[in-house]
Amino acid sequence: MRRGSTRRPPPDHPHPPFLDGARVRPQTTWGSWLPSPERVPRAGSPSGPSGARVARRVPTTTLGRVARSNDEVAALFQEYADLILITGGDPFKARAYEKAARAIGGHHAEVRDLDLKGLQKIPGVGKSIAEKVLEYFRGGSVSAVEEVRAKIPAGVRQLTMIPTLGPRKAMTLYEELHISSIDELVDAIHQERLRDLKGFGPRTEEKILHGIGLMQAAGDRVLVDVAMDLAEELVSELSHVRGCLRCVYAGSLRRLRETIGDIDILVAARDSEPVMRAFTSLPQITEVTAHGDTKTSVRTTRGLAVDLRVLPPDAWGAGLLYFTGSRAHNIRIREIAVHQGLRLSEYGLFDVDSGDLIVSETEEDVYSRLGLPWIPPALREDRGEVEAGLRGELPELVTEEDIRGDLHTHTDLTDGLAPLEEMVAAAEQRGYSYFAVTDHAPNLYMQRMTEERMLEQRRQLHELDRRHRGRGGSGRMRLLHGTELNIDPDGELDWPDDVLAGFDLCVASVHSHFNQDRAALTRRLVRACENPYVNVIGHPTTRVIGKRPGLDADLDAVFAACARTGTALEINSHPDRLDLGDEAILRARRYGVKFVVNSDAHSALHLAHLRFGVGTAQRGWLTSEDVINTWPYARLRRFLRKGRAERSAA
DNA sequence: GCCGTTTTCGGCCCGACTGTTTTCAGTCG
Repeated sequence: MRRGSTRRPPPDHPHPPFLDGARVRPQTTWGSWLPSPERVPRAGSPSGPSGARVARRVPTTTLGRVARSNDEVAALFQEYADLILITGGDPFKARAYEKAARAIGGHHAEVRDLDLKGLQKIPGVGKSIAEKVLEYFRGGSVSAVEEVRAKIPAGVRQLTMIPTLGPRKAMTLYEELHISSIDELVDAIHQERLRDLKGFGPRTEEKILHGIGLMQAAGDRVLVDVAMDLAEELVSELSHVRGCLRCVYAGSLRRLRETIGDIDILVAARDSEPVMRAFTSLPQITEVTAHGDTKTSVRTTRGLAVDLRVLPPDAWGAGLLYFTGSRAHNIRIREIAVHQGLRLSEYGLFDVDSGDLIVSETEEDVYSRLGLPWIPPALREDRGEVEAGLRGELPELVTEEDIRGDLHTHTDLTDGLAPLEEMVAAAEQRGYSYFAVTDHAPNLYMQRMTEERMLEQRRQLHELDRRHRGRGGSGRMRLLHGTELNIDPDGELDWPDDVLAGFDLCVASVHSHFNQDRAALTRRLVRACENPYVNVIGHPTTRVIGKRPGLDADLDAVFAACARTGTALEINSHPDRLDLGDEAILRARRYGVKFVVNSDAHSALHLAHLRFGVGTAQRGWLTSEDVINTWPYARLRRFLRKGRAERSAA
């Protein structure tokens, strides 16, 4: 990632610094963005908007990229797998489709470009599934999927998105009570109509309502990667419109919040009409909800709302500042303007008395005239950034370019998709100086890890490391052999100390028993920190955004233990997790804890998730000094060793 | 439906937890 020397984006940079055009992942989110037939794109279908999108390919640019055909196919097979389970079909068949969906989603080549043989080389894809992929790209649909779709309303699959409600219960609700939407389910529970169903009791009702509550608390928001994918597509397409001088996304997406309510896109143009026209005719747009000279609002095929605003080029900076927000940040800087006899709007900074425009062209101009340095979007939450800016004490935020390596990744030895060599090659391509492979350990029984398998992986990894070192030069990448240990309910780990001592680094994470009481959970995490071989606490709260709240542990006690023992806290970059989140990071950094931004990649493509972890780290005000995987290799190794030596002696 | 140093059939991630049951089904990781 060390592509450039810029420590900070230019003040009016059209994109966040971590916009590298890399693929993120198949669509996954919750709430309003639930599976429904129209949301699974159908290739080549002349009637469907998504089909049109597929037919009308737009060249990928450095600014963004179109959705991969792999994601469409992955979504289709995942839907098929769900429907098989709901209809009581062969669970092994469903699993086969699930596995194929994951493998296709994580496959490096576009499945659209593969023939039968090429498709069958993807692990988990045999003749039958390969033929369905071809059928999909030939005719825009797969007959087997259409058949099962015809039997089950899309809403029944929606029901399975509710935590604790699986395919069997969803089907029972549909068959017995004809329930096929979340609203109908809520009504039925309130009417106590579930009471007569076999397998449903009062606790079930309670849990379902709680699950729905979790989803609704997330509101109509989507995960950041889903919004980012769409925003990058739209920006890429609008950037090609004649008369479009600049085009960026703003709003909470530019601030890299973990969930996004709607997408704001800004265009600088002298004449708004051609841009508006091009926008409303984009294939991703299903409905125009408002249409004017400066603003157009639409709904997209993915259910997300998008606002496009066209600004005169000389008002760009003020407009970008205004539409990036947050609202609270804008209020703070407008107050500063008022105190100086100025008025700030999306059109510029004006003198209140004369009404004269003072500045508006760049964000930096506006901030500067108010006596502030340019404030990175990730900080604009009114969490003290304005005061820090006035004092000249804004942090020099960590950037994706600062990251020298990824310290939490998986291979197909456990639940990853890609073999060791492929992961290492992908890491090298990202320009890393070091890279750790951290497959699961034996206590996650489903992963079937054994000491023998682990040692064999270590042997292969050392061999690869020798090969990389042999190349010499500055491009060489060092490989670290690590593991992701499971912290059991007592805080114990998978392997005895003598085995742990053989690893270059150990990540330790909670994977089960989330409902222990607060004291037990706290003790459990603190014990893991105190283990001399544990270098990193992985996804520390174990939350899944919109689905599972974080552990009810005394996080302050855990942060203090991390600081005391030299254990780093992970910022897990997976968009479902982003764990620690920004607020917890802000708390943790006060203890002097070190952090590590990891992808937790289960395929080579997932390595690119790191951008979201870096965004979260920025929102937590972290500098590269705070983040151990920005450090040079030798310093990192000292951190990993030093902790052990000190704690072993203690 | 996939796959194979357990290979063309017969397994497939396996155990725990929860709530509803009274011996187990469903869900989850």
